[in-house]
Amino acid sequence: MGISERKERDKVEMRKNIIDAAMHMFTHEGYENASIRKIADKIEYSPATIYLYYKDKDELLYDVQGECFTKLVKIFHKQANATEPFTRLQQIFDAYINFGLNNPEMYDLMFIMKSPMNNLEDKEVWQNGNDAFAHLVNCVQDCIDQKLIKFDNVWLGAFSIWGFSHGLISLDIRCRIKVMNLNEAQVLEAIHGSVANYLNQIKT
Amino acid sequence: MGISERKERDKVEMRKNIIDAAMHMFTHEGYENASIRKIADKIEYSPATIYLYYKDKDELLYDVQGECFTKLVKIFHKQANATEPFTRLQQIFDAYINFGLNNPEMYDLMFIMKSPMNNLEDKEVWQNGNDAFAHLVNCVQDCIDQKLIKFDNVWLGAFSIWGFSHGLISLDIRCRIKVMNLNEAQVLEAIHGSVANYLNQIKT
DNA sequence: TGGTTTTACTGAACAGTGTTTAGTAAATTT
DNA sequence: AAATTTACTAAACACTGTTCAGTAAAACCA
Repeated sequence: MGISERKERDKVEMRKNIIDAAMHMFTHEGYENASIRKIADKIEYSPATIYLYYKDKDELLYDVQGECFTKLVKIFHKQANATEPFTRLQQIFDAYINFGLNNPEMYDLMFIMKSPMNNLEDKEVWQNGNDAFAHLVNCVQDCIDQKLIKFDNVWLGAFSIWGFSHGLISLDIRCRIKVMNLNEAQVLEAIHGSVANYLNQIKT
Repeated sequence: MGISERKERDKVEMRKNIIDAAMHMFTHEGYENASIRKIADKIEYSPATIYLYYKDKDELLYDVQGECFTKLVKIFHKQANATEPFTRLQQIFDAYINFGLNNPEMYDLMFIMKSPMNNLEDKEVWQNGNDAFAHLVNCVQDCIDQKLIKFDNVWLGAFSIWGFSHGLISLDIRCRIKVMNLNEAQVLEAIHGSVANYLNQIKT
């Protein structure tokens, strides 16, 4: 009976449909306007139908977040592939910062909003986050091996670098920089200047 | 006529009342449970009354945020007053990080949530943020004057330090660290370890 | 094939949110 | 004492996430 297989495919397709609609809503109209009702409207189903595929909005947002991570990891592969470890570290930095500044809604969902993380039970691991983080960890490992940066603990080094870049991006996304009496160009200058400075400071 | 003066005092007192109720709700029940209706309930007025004193929730949250900044600035004065600049920088770091970790709801309102910033018109300056930031700027200025840290631009140095600490705190508050397969103690270790590392890296 | 069960879906409701408005009683002014 | 202004509220509006009873179609079984 290929029926149950087809049904399984249909189920997966429907979930993909919902995710895509949510993602579109999210990136084009902003989070505020991405309600279950509007997502349902977009795929031409009733709002209640979404709850046949997702137990709640948090669970759906977790899947949308997953899509965002796929995009980020692709960018890492394309834009951060130098063999020289420190150059690759710079590329990762650039790619991450630019991803955040150019896709604030996605970045928000991935690293700022609480909602999608509610889906993770305690002691459960954040697979998407860890996978993306692994790129940075590998790079930092190579840098440390060749004594290119002032870190001895790999994980702590990667975490510090992540923390630093996240701080800059999230301050920008959540409107804490421009209100310091800076215009748009000065904000970008501040962020990129900080990164350049930091790379110099951690370089051996 | 003392009447208009008394009315002015009453108005100020009422706003203080509302702010206090909101702050209490916020820190004790969390942001999710701090609705206008519940705040109104707490001060025993109708929800509509709040709109006679604040044009919307964002404006109220901006005032609550102001209270939070008063607390943070007080902490800076008490806990970061060493005369030796680099020691003072360490104290500011510690005070800021601890404030964030111990008062996640306040920190959220001050540096993560979008809502209170909606109140600021474009090109308007964020007074509270700038005042608190000034403490860091002064300290960084002293450090640079005495050639204690690897920065030449004062503002950029202070901004970098702020960004770094904010990154760590906000990743924690928005649940992005513990899901990396870390227990509570390891999270704290990671944060404080990163700070210690960073201070070493920027030290001349 | 016909009858039964399962599946996929929806309309309507519930309980909550921020916010507005019309109406009212009290305080103030004339 | 009458007129006006002030301070406040009940009720509604337009949303939100979510649940549940009901329904038509698909699948299964005899």
